[in-house]
Amino acid sequence: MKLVSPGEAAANSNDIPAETGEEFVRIGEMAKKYGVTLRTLRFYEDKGLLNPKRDGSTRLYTRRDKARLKLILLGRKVGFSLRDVKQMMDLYDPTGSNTKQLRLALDKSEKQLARLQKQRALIEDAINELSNSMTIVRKMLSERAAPQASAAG
Amino acid sequence: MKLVSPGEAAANSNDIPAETGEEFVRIGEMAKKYGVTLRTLRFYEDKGLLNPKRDGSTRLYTRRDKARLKLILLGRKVGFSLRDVKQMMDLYDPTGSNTKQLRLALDKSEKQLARLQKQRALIEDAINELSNSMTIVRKMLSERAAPQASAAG
DNA sequence: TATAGAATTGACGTAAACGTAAAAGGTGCG
DNA sequence: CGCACCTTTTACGTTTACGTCAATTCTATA
Repeated sequence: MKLVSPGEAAANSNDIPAETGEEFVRIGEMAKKYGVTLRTLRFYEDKGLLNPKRDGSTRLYTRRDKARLKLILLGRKVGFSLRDVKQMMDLYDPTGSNTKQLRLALDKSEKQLARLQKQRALIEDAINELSNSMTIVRKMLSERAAPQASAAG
Repeated sequence: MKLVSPGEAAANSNDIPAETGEEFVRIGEMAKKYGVTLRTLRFYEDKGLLNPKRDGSTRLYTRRDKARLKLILLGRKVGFSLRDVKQMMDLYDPTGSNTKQLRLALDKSEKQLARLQKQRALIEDAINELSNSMTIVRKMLSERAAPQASAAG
């Protein structure tokens, strides 16, 4: 099993496998590549979201892992919990049509979309309330500025 | 010190103090009135946001406490942390102009408003990404529905 | 007086997604 | 050889705003 040394990988970052069909990266590279921490990758693995191979105790990530990580990050971006992401991923079957998986994903997505829209409404509410309060405070301050210019502590 | 019995208070919910200038309510009423739990009120007190009087060990809330609670709830609604709320409230001085308090509140509000707007942007981003994904998934499902109508598990 | 309904303090639990040591093993390089 | 650097596992810490007992006491009412 041949790996890429840190130096090589840094210089040769065009991911074209020379001859072998598998390209492995260790955790440090993986983390850098996707802007996550080592802790995060180990955490995802601990939660069953990733399953890198091992060379002894060293984790080796393949492009399969990369694809999965991308999905995880997309999921997190749109607000899914890791549990949700796992549920959806667990249904993936490379030999099937994955209809079940897609349906679940769609179902969860609809719910998540609703949550997001509700959140947006709440935030807009908050923005309005806050803006109103600010207007009032500004008025109070300007009224208070005229009467007495000193001892404002 | 005369209090209002639960029965009386329930029946006589028009908050007009008969003769005395002070009206006390206990924690249960206070909670019901503002839609919070007992735990919440105790928690706020523990954090120094409320300071009800005591009759022995029983908490007695006055309208001052009610005013403060209203402010707390407004603060939470617009996304301030309890710490922020406390900082602002701690500056309140009934004998002064409260310029300092108002300035702090305005300052914090501006920052909070910025945060809220950023959040809204993030959520809208998420909504868009999610919608796109959903469109794709729907396509995949519809493509997959035609070829084979059976064994979709 | 018995009993139900409030109230008290204390303290651990929760949720999510990691952060942050700590202690130790492996590896390439000069 | 020895140092620097990467990696490993284990496990407690962080954050916020409470929830949820538990054990006890107080009060009102029938």
